[in-house]
Amino acid sequence: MVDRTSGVPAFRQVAADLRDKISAGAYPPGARLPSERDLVDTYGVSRPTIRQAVDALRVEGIVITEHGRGVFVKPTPSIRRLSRHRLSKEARARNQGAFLADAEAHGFKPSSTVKVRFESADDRAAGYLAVEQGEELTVRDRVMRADGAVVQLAVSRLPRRFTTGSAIEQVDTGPGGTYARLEEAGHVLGSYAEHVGARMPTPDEASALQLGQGVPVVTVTRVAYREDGVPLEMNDMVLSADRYELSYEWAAD
Amino acid sequence: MVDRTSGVPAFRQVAADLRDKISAGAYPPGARLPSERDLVDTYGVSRPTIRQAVDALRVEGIVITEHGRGVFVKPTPSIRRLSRHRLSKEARARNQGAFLADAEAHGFKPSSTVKVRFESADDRAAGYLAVEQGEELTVRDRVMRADGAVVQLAVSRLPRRFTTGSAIEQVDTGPGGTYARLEEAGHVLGSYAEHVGARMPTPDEASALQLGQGVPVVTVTRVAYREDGVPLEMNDMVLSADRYELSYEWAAD
DNA sequence: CAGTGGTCTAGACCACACC
DNA sequence: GTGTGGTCTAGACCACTGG
Repeated sequence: MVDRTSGVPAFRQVAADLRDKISAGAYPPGARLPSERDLVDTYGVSRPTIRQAVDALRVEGIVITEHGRGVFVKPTPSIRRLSRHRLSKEARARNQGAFLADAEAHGFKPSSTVKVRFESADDRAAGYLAVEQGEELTVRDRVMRADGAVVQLAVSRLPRRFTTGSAIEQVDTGPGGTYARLEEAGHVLGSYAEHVGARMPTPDEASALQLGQGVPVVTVTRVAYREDGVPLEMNDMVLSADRYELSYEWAAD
Repeated sequence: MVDRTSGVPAFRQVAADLRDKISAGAYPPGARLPSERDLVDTYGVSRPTIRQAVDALRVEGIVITEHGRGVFVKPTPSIRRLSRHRLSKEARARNQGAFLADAEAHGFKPSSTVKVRFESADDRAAGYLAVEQGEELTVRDRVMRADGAVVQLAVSRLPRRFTTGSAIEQVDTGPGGTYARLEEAGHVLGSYAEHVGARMPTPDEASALQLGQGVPVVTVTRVAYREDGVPLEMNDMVLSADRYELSYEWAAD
């Protein structure tokens, strides 16, 4: 039952009580909570109030709701760790690029859909690629799948003057992928930078990545630089935060 | 007006329409949306339905609501970039550790509150620190502020056998911080690893970090290794995703 | 004060899952 | 069918903001 004198909204009291019971183990991962109509009786509030409480737990990512079945404690999914070593030259030599290297290491069956297009550089792209706004870019839109499920969206952008005449402007870039083609054209890779953030997904991303309720996305912008420091490529990646963790290692000093 | 024959729930149609208008610039960042009661007239649905639509935009992080004032398009906050160079020995020599180095670089006034306690290693800590479960750990709980506002929560754990007798078990670790004290005790730092993820905040984190509605947190677990590869410290950090971006750079191959 | 969002009620009907 | 969550209504009162 809720305390109507405390000043704390009823739906928050219900949410807090359910949250406590879940973390205490009264409802273990995968367990079904009592039905919303049962909770109405338990707490003595109306159904919309119960739904408001359940919604709060849903956006926190603690529970998921399944139409016609019930409300369930969200099972903790397994986390796949992506290491920066996925970009080594050795890995490139063996296959078609970073994503396939990861697939091989983890034993899932990769596939991807690619669309190539051209656009002019906006403010942000111009900044990362150190080109003038409006310069023509080659854009590769990729949807990557593991065993059929979409796991990553990636948009790669390169100044078109680095890609004319190469397979980078084709759907299939050939063995070693984009980076191998760049090196063949005399652009030797010198360094990488990755900028990592997180945000809530757009509805499009949520459905494409089959994101669970209350799951943010991790965004990674990778910039590849030539040996002389000239930016060659920027790659905007979007990953499901409950399935991926990014790892970086470096020597002290 | 909503289309009652399309099968798409009314609140989703309203949310999609508002979302489109916002991204088209009809409501620029910071602008106030029409009041919920005006939207009731505009779309011809009840107020709870309008509220459901606004709630959806809120958890997407597109708008914020302010009691008694209105619904506003969320302004895009400035992003602070944290580079891995914040851990260089040079930076340590100058001040009291990683957070203060970052503060100095960005010109804000840092402060932090520290609590020291001891606990036995759980499953996860034992894994990262390569110790037996139950081994005694020194735990430093830090709340970091920039110009008074909480910007980061950090929990640092070290096997206690590396810290007995050192200032690491004191609130004030002295110049150069924990890492400087470890090196003085003969534990020369060899490398770091950071594991980066994201999730929705707990209610405690949301209030401590003064998180906006619909803003996830970025979690970073940093492990510091001795030259011989023995883990010395793990540091669990929680950051507001709309205020921070993490940057990592490395040489190709 | 008027206008705003925040909370809550007591229903109703629908769509989906499972027996 | 029965039970589940999903959606929606037409109100009500409260708490906060700002003139």
